[in-house]
Amino acid sequence: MPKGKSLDELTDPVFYILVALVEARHGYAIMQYVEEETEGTFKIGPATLYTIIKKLLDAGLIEAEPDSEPRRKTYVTTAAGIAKLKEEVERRSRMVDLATIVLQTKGRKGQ
Amino acid sequence: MPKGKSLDELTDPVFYILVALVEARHGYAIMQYVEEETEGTFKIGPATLYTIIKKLLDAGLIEAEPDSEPRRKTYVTTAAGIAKLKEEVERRSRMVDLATIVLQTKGRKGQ
DNA sequence: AAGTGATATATCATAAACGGATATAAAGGA
DNA sequence: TCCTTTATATCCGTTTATGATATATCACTT
Repeated sequence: MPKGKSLDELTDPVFYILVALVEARHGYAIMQYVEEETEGTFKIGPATLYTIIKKLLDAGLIEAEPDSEPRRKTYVTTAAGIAKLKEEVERRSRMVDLATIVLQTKGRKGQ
Repeated sequence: MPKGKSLDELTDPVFYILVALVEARHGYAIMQYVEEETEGTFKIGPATLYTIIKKLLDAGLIEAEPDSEPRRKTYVTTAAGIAKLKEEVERRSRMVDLATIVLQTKGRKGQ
């Protein structure tokens, strides 16, 4: 049973890291992955990365995995992490849907 | 020309407040609106609310609007705020799409 | 008329999150 | 040999979030 807090809502960097680790990756590869996937829009630096890795390990949402390369540390999202990520995808979907409806309703005020 | 910083990515409370103010509301009504729309899942307290209102005013994403009730202060999202919100909706949509694809791809690993 | 709960705005002070800069070191190429 | 990239890690200042508290008005009950 993991000890960490519940992490009700995931912040953007936490979200991206969990997504990156759906397939096993080491830290540096996470940074590259996020930068590539967002076309350079979103960058995660080492400070943010390793801080969050620690937190996610503690929360049991990711776990370490053996790696042949000795100077690498590879991680992967756990089952709990996948579940949490799915929850968060739904939460964010609802936010997008709400905003979309509100924005579209605004256009036709007088009905 | 507003002075504030660009606010590249919007945090959750900022997002909700901008959505709430697509239709003119006063501070307290924003709190109620967000709590209702999220079925009590997401709550914005006064500290968060008024801190962000100040920042959004400064950034020109919302503006004050006259209100008949003297003890109320009503705000509304500006054109710039609407534009920013639309940007953010797209950004969040892309995040949701990425995660959805990654999660679904994971299921069928061996093709 | 007094009391109570909801309405309404605002700040304080702390906590949590982020992120640039820096450090260290090994690997690969010119 | 030197430089860039890979790779992990922490320091520490800035930003952001938020519970608690304060103040005041309004609506309703007793």
